Amino acid sequence: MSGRDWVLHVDLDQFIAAVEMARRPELRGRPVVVGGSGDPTQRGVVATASYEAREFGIQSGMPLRTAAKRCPEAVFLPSDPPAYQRVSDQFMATLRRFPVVVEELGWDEAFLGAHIDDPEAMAAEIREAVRGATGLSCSVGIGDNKLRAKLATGFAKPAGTYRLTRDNWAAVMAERPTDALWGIGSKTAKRLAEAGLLTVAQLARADPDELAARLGPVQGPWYRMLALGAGDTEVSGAPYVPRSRSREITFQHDLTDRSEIGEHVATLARRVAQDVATEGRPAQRVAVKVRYAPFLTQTHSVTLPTPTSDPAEIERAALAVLELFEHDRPVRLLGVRAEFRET
DNA sequence: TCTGGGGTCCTAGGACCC
DNA sequence: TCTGGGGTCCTAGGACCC
Repeated sequence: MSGRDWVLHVDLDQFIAAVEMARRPELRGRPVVVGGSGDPTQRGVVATASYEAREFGIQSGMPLRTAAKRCPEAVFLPSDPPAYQRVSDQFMATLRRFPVVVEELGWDEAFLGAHIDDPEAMAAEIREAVRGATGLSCSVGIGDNKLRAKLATGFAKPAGTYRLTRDNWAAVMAERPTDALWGIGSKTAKRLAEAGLLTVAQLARADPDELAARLGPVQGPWYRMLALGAGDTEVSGAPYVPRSRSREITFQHDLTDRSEIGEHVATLARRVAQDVATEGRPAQRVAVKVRYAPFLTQTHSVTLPTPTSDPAEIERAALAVLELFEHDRPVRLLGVRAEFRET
């Protein structure tokens, strides 16, 4: 068999905003912001902003209130997860028509493992097929491992293809800040900067032992490997096996009434129990999360005496865990999580 | 910047056991 | 008994990602 192994990363452009614009063409070309209830005066954050909205400095994760200040004329829409799931299913089915292994990575992106001669040609075919099936544009990163393919997609956007391999890694990445790497965020970038490591090239040259001492025995040396462009080459087609299922809710107004808090936890626990039943594996642990005003978050959890899928037992466990909290402050968020046994 | 909801993985301390 | 060292489980928190 000719060809060599490639990892392709395919990512839909401005996914959620694009789904909304596809069904409401009059929104095309306008700044569109999707998130929360769609009411920018309420608590909530931006799920996706259209490219036009991004021109105003609006980004994913930004509070809707802030987005409205930056662009009052933007169109604000509520999030509609079932609609996005339907498009996601079409997208993944389209990818699976190609002679590749598909590993899903969320709603709007996937890694493809392919043994081919011409990855750019396949990328072009994929972009065409995805547009035909969903009406949406996507971008394709081509790499010799997952890290490089994923980062390549960032350079491919929008509606393009980019190849990032061992051959051009240093030329493309060396002078970029460390948080350009997938897996290094603002906190780690700051800690690295305190060690004098600002760029990818500096991190690649750093002493692994010193990184281990500063950032943890596994994490420290791993960050250096990221800077060298090292990554997983194995694309897995195995079905996704969740480690946990959770439900949480942020209240529009903080809760102070103890019995009201208990009722919400019971409701969340029953929804989690439904998800556990759907999963078909018993829960091993139950955790409760409480976010107090202004933004202090605590969790408590228990290992169940016996793993169970029984809704009454999961609810009882969640309410018992709730007793471990102090209940001395207004509550802005409650969450319940069930964890499954490993492997 | 007054900060959603759903996940994953790593770290670290203490308990407990041999 | 002034007390070693390793392994494993439990729990809480942090960082990151989409």
